[in-house]
Amino acid sequence: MATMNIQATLHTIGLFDGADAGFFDSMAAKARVIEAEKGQILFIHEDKAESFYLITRGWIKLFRETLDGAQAVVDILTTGHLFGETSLFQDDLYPYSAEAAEASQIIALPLSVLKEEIEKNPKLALTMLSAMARYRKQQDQELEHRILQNAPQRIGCFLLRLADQNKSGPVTIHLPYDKTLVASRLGMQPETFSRALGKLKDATGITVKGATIEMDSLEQLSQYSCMACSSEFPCKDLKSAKSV
Amino acid sequence: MATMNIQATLHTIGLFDGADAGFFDSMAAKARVIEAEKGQILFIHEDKAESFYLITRGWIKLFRETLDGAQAVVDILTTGHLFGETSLFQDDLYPYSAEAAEASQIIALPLSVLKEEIEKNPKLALTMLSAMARYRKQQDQELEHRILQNAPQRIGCFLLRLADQNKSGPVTIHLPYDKTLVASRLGMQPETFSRALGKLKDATGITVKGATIEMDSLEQLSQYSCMACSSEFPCKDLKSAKSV
DNA sequence: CGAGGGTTTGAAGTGCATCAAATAGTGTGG
DNA sequence: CCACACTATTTGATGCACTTCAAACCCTCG
Repeated sequence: MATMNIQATLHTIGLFDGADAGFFDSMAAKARVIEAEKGQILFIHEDKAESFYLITRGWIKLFRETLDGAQAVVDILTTGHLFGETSLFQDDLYPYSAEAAEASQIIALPLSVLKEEIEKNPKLALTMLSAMARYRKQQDQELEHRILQNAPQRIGCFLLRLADQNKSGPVTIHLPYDKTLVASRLGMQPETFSRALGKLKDATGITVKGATIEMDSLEQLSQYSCMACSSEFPCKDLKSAKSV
Repeated sequence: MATMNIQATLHTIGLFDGADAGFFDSMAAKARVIEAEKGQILFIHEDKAESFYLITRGWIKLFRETLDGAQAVVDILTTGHLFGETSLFQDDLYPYSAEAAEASQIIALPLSVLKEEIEKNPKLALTMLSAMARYRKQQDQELEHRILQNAPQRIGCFLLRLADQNKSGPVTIHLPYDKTLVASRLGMQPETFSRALGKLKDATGITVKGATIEMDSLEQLSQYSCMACSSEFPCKDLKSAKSV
């Protein structure tokens, strides 16, 4: 798909529901498709923000770095997710850095056009508010998990959110990216991840084969992980917070 | 001030800039002043949200609790701060519990009136968006601090945000509430707080006497704490995020 | 003065990080 | 199809930071 239909892609973004045709026109006109190779940096924390991004293929890692070199992974997003759009209300500076975790395709879109549309279209402003609220809830949850859950519990919680939580009976889950990256996403070292996954296996009876994890039912996991969380088990809504 | 002027108080809230007179009227008409004693619970996580709150005196602790009893303090707010207002876009459920950390006075305001106003007044929606974005940045920062800063650094960072960061020369800081509460706010045990404050003293040369902390200049602290943070030293904007 | 909360100090335990090294997996060129 | 190179993952040993449990200390206030 060398020449993808950008307009059609833009119409799939929930955030843009209720925007008018002119908006999609100028958005598409100024859109820029980027083929990013693994490790490519898209922007750096506190860069001046002129674009926001839609992922159309691959995985993008959002992170921050301290003066002394430590790194905190904010999130790892894939196809259909937006990022960088909240800079609109944030001094126009990116609140994190973005790097392609693998070869990826993304579309850069102008923040200016989005800003205009939000200012003149109340519907969009409301949609954006909901999106921000959802994102906020997600962040709250993330913070809580880092504080209250130990390493094995965080892994269990991560797996639960990869699965269809309404399904009962046997479940198979595939890790979406390599274990080192999952570890960083969960705020732990690869070695800790490996050992913690072992503990989780012992504690819940799940089966681990490479990147594939199987269990008789999700309950094994939820009982173990959700114990140390303030939300009750089906917490699916957190995962589906796309395009925020 | 047994009979405070609620309307006047409402006009001081930045979030309401640009709302019309009718809004303030119905807001004030349905407002309810609450005298909360220390330890009083205002609402519980996932309660149905019908009000949001403005603090007019005292300190309010926002927190979540897990099934197994552990507690994560989200924030501790004082006079002039709003809380509970983002439930508007969140299934109408409170995202945390709220408790008076000491005897406090707060005003309960109807979410319904705010919702109506936001839907018909684009200006308010935009203000709310900015507020949410600011809050989000604050949360991002919080998460990062918990991950990348150790206990003494987190205390140093907390002190920096209590001070006027533009001031050079000697500085005196008073802890706003008791040390146990500060500890929980920073996600550590009281014992850890005590020992970490000792380490901070040794490392930076600050002077600690009870709840009073003195130093020759803020630089001593910023050098020590901001090393493990992705933001540069004057990070004042985070503290001033009132009324979000 | 004495009770009770807040604060500090000591001793021991836990969880995760770090450093080091072995092992498993994957893609490459021969 | 095999051997090599390189990376991902696991395992072991050790250290540090924070927690936990216990007890002392301090300060305020009745």
